[in-house]
Amino acid sequence: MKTINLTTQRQAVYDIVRDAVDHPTAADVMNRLVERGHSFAYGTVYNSLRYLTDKDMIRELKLGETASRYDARTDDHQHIVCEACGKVDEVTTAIPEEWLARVAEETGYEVEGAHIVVEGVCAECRSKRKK
Amino acid sequence: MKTINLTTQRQAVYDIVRDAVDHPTAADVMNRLVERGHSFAYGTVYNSLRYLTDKDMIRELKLGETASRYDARTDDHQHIVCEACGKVDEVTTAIPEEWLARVAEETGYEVEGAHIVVEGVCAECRSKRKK
DNA sequence: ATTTTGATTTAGAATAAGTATAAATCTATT
DNA sequence: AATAGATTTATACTTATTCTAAATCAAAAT
Repeated sequence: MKTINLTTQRQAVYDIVRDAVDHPTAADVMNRLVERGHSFAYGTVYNSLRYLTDKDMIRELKLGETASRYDARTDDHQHIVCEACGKVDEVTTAIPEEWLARVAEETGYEVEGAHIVVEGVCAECRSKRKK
Repeated sequence: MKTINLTTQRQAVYDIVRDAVDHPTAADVMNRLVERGHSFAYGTVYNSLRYLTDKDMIRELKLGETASRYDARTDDHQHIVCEACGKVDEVTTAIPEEWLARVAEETGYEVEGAHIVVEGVCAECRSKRKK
């Protein structure tokens, strides 16, 4: 029961997220749609992002900023944010199962997964800083 | 250079956070202040929470909800959220340094730390569910 | 004791992100 | 062509938070 109905609007939103090299916010998606000659209502963009998220075609990221970001990679992975320039990169090194098991033991929860936002300074910012 | 100037308002806000058994939002803090007979402006509560956060007397938690939560424990620890009831508990099991080192290696970042939100189902919700 | 200065609080307006709603439009099926 | 169902649009609303200007407070200097 997972029929996917990709309307023009949803397809266009999906294309933006998939073509992005960064992790755009809803507002970013809006702007890029305009750049490509589209003009959808805000509600439509939010609806589309939610629809695509529900269908597991994209992922919604809550990285601690006010606005959600979106990612076309839906496999299990985490993110790292540069404290200096705000850039967001992917982290594919998996969380140790062992750690999750210990958390389950500590808390009495049945652990489903974890969202991790690593903080650090990216290579470029580090080299700039040294000057 | 870390003089701490605890005005009546800041002290009262701090007391609320410190006395809380949960992790209150700014709105929760407002309500509890009123319960204790105070009546501060919203701006004051937000200013106080930021002030206390800056002075490392409390911690601001961004757990993926729209509103920030606050925690009087400032030592390094993580949080686990129940997907069923929304309850938030503390996780003190530390994330392995080894994992952070591997993330640094993968991304080229200098890793400073990580914010982790574990998701799961708490013991109470699990037993309710079984019925 | 009074003035000055700087910090803080207040009330309320402003902003940002996102949701809700109702009418209009589109799409597929009868 | 008519109906039903889903989607889009425009716009109003909500929530969380920040900003602003005026009022108040507190400490230091006169």
